[in-house]
Amino acid sequence: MTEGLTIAEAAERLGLSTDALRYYERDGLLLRPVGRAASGHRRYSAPDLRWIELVTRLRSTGMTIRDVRRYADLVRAGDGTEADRLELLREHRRTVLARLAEVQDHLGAIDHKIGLYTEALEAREQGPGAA
Amino acid sequence: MTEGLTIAEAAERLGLSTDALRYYERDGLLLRPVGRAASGHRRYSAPDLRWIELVTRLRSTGMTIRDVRRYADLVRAGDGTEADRLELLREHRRTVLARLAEVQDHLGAIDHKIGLYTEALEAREQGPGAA
DNA sequence: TTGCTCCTTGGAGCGCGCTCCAGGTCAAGC
DNA sequence: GCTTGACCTGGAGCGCGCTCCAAGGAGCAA
Repeated sequence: MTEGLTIAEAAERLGLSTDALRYYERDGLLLRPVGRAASGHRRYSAPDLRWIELVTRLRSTGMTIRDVRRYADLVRAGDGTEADRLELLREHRRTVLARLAEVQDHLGAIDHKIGLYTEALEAREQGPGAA
Repeated sequence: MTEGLTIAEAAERLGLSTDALRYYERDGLLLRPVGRAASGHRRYSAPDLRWIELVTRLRSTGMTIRDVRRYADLVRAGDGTEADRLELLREHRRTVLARLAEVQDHLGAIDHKIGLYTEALEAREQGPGAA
């Protein structure tokens, strides 16, 4: 009863490519190498999937591969690293919030431009003669 | 009275590097080549700066160089491309909003994790004997 | 046995967006 | 006249994050 998903199944479920999964493992982003079936093929367990899901959350909020690895290193080191992990996450949070604010600000300006184009085009559609 | 900022001044004001400014120009992101002083040095006019400011807004909301160039191409083409420009901006807006929502969702999960670590560390600080 | 699919590894390659560099010009100051 | 510094050009290089490839193995069906 050696359970677990194949790399293709794990990739599908996580929304990653199989190449990315192997790359993450090689690059030290996982807590430990994923288990193998007798054939040598990878088998992803539920804890593997949960961890990789966190990795994708960190990645998709803009954390670099390097920093995800730093975080994984801390978790791997075990007890006593909790304060460091927390600080890393908090620092990331600050970065993400700043980035969000910046994007929202710029998007506001772009929205304004969209409004101007929209008005101009609507005026044209109604014809120059419309009051 | 040939006015305009030097490339270093423009870079400073726009928060870009001089290399990036030259790269944008070479790559067709500007509406036209920036003017030159008699010495051959670039001089950035107010309209140049306004346009590049828009470029940085598009860039920093995640628009690719390629798409900024497409937008610049449309503006350069002049009258009759307004609908296309609008559609490009609206499409970008949709992309940015989707991305913002995704990041906020992931950030929520990370916040939750921060909360867990914080609680655990606070409990530890107060000592295991605290009721 | 052949063929097919899915997996393995190590390593090369790639698209993006700059960034850096070499070699040269020009203007100003000493 | 000479040095300094800002700028010029074309092109190479780089860090990131994958992505792709070649060569090979295991399992299963016809």
